Amino acid sequence: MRVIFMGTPDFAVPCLESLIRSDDEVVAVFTQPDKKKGRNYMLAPPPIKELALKYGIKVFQPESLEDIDTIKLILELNPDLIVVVAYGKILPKEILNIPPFGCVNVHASLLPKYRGAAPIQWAIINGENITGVTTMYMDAGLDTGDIILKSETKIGVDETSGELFDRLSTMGSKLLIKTLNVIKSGEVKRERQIDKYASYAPMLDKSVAKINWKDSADKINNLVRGLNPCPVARTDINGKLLKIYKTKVYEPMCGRPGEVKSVKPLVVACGNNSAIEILNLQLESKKRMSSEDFSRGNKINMGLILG
RNA sequence: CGCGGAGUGGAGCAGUCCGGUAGCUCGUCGGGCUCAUAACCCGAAGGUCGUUGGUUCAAAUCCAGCCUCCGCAA
Repeated sequence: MRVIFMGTPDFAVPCLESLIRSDDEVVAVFTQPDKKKGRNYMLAPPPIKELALKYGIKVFQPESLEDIDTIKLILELNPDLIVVVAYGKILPKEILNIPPFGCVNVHASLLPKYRGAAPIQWAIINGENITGVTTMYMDAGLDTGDIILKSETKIGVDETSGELFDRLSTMGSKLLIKTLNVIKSGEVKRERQIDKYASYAPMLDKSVAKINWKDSADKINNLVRGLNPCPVARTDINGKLLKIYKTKVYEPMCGRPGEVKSVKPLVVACGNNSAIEILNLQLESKKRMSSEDFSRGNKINMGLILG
């Protein structure tokens, strides 16, 4: 089959790799335009673009898919199927209707739960035990299309978003290939999503990254896991930004939320008489380090209030 | 040329403004105390202060360039 692949970040990379290795022909790759990033506003190409170029596949980076020229372009490419993985743009109906075998999406949750941009992080932040990947036929809604296949996995108690991200992206690539085989065999089953079980996983913004020390230690621990490695849970220490990468729920004790109860180990009081141990952190301008190293050079006193 | 911070023995930091003996908390090694210890006491090793050049009698410290790392913002 002639396949057009649309995707942008690292999560989509294993899927494109699998497609390239498969019998199907990737006739073109669509990805987001390069964006200015980092300290000197360097132009950074999306990971998918780099991979595609490595294999000599044509890359297109249109600003808009609504554009008449873009739609024409896709018509000319004459795809049998379009595969979309974390592309970051909505496909208009005109495009959805082009490929005879439809548009297939790989999504990093067990749909209809966690529709949207950040399903992996939100699953961990909410303390889920199980998640997975789903393939579906795309429709005009946001992750609302009919489900083709699902694959489940347990979330480890200490697992971070980054770790789960890696596992799910591999699972997703396998499920994608399986899905294409099912489609080609002509024995596809479509399962309609039940909207009343649906939930949304919106893009993470800065406000969720700020730790609320009145929350329970458990909740904060989930937040820290869910936001590692990006954008990372954060708090304020003596007016400076402190990123917190790894924590562990500590034995209950009473104290003001955010109060440093112990320096070695570094324990902070949370809401509801719970407490949390900070294992790994980073102060602004400094490197990431263990809390042990941190308290060696930075004079932290008991009773200091974070946040 | 988006804004800002940092580079000092193995680790984390102070010292830099106001140039003049390399400091702190740990770690390592040796010794002591102890039934014992990650605890305590004594001692030792280990640094061309990121790099290049400049100013100076004298530079970690002042000036200029370069390299590397990091936070913000997008």
